[in-house]
Amino acid sequence: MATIYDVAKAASVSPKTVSRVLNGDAPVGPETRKAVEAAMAELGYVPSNAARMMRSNRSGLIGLVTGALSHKLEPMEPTGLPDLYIVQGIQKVMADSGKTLIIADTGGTSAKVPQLVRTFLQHRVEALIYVADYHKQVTLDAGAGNCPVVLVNCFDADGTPAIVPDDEQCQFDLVTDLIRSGHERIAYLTLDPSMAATELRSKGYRAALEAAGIPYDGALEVMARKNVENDDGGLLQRALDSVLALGGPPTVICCGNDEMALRLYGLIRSRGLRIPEDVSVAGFDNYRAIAETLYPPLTTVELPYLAMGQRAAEIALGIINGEGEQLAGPEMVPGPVHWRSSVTALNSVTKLRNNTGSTFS
Amino acid sequence: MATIYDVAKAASVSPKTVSRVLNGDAPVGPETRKAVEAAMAELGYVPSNAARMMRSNRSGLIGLVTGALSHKLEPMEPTGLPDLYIVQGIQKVMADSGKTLIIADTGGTSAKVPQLVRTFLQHRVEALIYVADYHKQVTLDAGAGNCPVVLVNCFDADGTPAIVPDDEQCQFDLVTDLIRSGHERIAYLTLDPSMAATELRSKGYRAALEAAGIPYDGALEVMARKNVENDDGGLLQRALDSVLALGGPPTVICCGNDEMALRLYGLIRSRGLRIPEDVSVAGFDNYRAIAETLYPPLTTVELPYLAMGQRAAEIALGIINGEGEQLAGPEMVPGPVHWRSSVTALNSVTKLRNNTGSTFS
DNA sequence: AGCTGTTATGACACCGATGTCATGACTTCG
DNA sequence: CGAAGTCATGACATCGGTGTCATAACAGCT
Repeated sequence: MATIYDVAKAASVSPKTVSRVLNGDAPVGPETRKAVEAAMAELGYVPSNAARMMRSNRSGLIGLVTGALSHKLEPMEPTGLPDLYIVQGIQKVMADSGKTLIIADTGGTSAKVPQLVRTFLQHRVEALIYVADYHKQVTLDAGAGNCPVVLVNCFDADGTPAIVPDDEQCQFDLVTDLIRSGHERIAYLTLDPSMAATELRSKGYRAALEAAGIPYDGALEVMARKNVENDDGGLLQRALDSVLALGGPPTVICCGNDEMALRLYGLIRSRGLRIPEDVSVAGFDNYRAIAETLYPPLTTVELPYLAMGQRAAEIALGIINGEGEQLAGPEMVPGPVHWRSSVTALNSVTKLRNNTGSTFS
Repeated sequence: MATIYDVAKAASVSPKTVSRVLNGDAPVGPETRKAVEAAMAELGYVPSNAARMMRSNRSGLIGLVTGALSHKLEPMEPTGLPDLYIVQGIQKVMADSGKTLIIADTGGTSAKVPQLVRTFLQHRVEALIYVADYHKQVTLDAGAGNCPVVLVNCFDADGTPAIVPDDEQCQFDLVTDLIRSGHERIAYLTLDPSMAATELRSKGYRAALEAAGIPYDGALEVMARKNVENDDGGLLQRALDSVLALGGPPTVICCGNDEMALRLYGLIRSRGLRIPEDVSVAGFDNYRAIAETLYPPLTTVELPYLAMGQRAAEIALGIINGEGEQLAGPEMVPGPVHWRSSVTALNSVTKLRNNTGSTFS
């Protein structure tokens, strides 16, 4: 590979002059410039980032640690594929600001993380971003030294800058929209309560009921999904049975995610009920492959993964550039409700919904 | 950040001795070693890859160009998310061999590619891997110089090493299995014929029929999906109508992908037909979120994206290490049939199927 | 004792850029 | 016309490691 010295020799100038042509940090005579550029093209010269970094101490690299590339292999992930969208958002912002992403995958176990971080530090990454596969608390014993760290889709106990989805607000918005459409008996089939999101969404669900003056009925909120190997959907079936058997059965059933809604469609129909005429269904995640393909299309909430990734990248860049805006702890990002025909309106207020900011598609 | 000189001073040895402790390339006295290791721990020393690279010319970096991070945003991708699995396979192999991936996303347009490649060359990547979002021909005007290039899920006209899925063999295997199960009237609803995969799979379909001595009936092979913005599924509906209306209607319908099969389930049932009692359905892609969640679970073919990624990484490493095995042009990788209950057997030969190597799940 | 070989260590140059400082030519202004 | 300022360029040191070679101490052998 040609070096700056080769170019200098070919153009009969000093290496420093070639450097000036490259960086434009000092005036260069037009004749000389042309000669240097010709020599660079001739030799196919590409400057070495490593050598540059020796002096400037700026690698132009951002380290990204994620499980996004491995966890999807498991038969059925509980949450869609959020981390990929997050990675996408980060990539976009970083590319725009001239940084290059280096990505390492944890392969599912966090045991590898320290070693991955070490590799990144060797490459002198300017920031380290950790992306979790679903909303949870983590402990990053990275020993990242003075390298800035940003967490995405997770948070820790030390007040590290973090970007998380606003599960509570999302569920609140969805349920509030349902109430505006005339629903009052609203069932909620939840995910595994061990997940941070489950509790937050439950809070949103209750808050929306309370805000509308609808009493909370514990029998309508049922756990219907366990994060265990042999969850064959039996829980969901029993949960459905239990809410349908109530004295006041629900007019709409909210699901912990879209995949659960997909299964629910089958279960509801096998009981001879129609969607949405007999019972409405709402999901969570806006997993489009499901939500838009189902018939009728599924009303669901989108967690703003792409935006979270972008925001995290901006925070990281802000820290690198020493600009203020120091986050301490998690920042919550809300997401839109996607209103589709799996939910029917029980009153005529629907026409007012245009004002709520929800997305129709 | 501490340097090797700081460590040397703290341990009262020469920098070179610290280097020897790091690399183990020459004997070091146990006393000295201990002192050096203590100093490194004390200072939180992490060696600089940039400085290392200056001498060794080995960056330890592999450049990966892909659209994987951006193309998924579009409403409905025609092919699942193959490139992600490919990236995953590459990541795994590279991590195991101590290389670090640097990833750039094309953002959908190939216009950015030259610039991305230039950035990679600046970082002195040891190899460049290009991953396409679906099986197609490409022209990579990268100007990668002497940097080895491997293509995945695509191929070019110049005989660049490439790894592609064996669409023809996959479809052949699927149809052959259907025939073994007693099916003879086999419909095939294809994807857009402009895709490389469509033609290859069609060849596999016909070859399987011919191998079994079943005459080819053009009326059973219908294009049912167009890569256009406003494909609302009307094509699929008309395609289904046309094959069901035939004098000899199909006993099984193959789809161009699993998403198409998902829609087909709805269409078939809205006609009052049962799956698989009245008509069997097979998909393509083994898109598990669909194939395993549908009822009944979908028989489908898995394209070996993960394996393709791994293979591509191995090829790249082989070239880097100067080992032989020089690929010229594409290498095709076959994938397994996943046999599930959306296809019923029309004879009792099924029990023999265990010998075919197909996967049951 | 004298020679050879191994072990343990340091001095020094070098990889490929860029920052600092110096230099010569030329312009501008008092 | 001479001082001061700009423009264009080069010499040289430097970043943080590692390869090469030198050196000293000590072992094993004849």
